Amino acid sequence: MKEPEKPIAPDPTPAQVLPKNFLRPCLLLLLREQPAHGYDLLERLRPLGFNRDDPGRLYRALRTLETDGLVRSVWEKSTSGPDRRMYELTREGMELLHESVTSLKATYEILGMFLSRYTEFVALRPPKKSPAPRD
Amino acid sequence: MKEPEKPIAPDPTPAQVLPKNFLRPCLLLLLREQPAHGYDLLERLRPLGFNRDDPGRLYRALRTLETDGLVRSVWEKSTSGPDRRMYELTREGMELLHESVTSLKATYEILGMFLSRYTEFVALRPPKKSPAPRD
DNA sequence: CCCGTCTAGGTGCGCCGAGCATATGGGTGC
DNA sequence: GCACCCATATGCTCGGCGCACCTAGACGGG
Repeated sequence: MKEPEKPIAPDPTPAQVLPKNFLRPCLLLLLREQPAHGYDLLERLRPLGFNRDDPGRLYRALRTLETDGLVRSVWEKSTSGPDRRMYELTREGMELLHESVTSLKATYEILGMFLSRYTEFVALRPPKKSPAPRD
Repeated sequence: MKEPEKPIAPDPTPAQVLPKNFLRPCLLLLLREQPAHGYDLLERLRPLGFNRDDPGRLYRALRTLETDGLVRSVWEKSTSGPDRRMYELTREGMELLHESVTSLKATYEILGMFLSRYTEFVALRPPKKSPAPRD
């Protein structure tokens, strides 16, 4: 058996697990910072943890945001390349962004509590030959 | 029609959206701190953001953890009340907890970035009669 | 004795987010 | 003509999650 291509080290970053619908607030934030089209958002999403290349998900999320009235879009003719659908935030979108932030702050604090509880515990009990739970 | 009981103010906390499989690492952490049975874990989960009463989910998660070899359980006879299934962590479980923490740290940082980016932006652009996006 | 309540553990089921593959089509350069 | 980039999508499957519901022992009151 021969490995077809080396998929070695597919994620140098430890593959964060993002909150459930994190894409939505991220898009709202990016669009609040600056209106954009999908392909552009795909790039600007990277520093927010979306390293994986999944345009399909992005475009679906944008359409859903639009049917929910949180963003609105217009087609923009392009001389060099395909037309692009430009998105911008609605007032509803801004409001929901604000609510999302409130919610995500709570998430942030819970995560902080989890992490501090973990580090606190391992500080009390350094893993040098602990009572050795046998499996 | 008469309200049977006041369900007023169902969530004083703004209903945080937790990361995808957050229950798993939480259970691993709690069991690392101290072995316990399901019903007990249900209580100890509350400060970690699981305010909603969903025993089914918990027990399912525990069974899954066990089939994955991350915890092990024994039945414990009880004189006062039903028997209880006591869970404790395996070595694999501890290792996976450690990995989960690494991953969740990344999540934590990303969330922090999102939140600081939001607050930074609203600081630059206080919402007093902004250019008024019309819907 | 029956019944409600608390403790403890568990199943069924449908929805929807997430991941992955695949399709379409215009523009540019070889 | 063909490969490649840009740009926008659709199809499909899987699993987490939420909600409802079920079983059963112990205990106390009417």
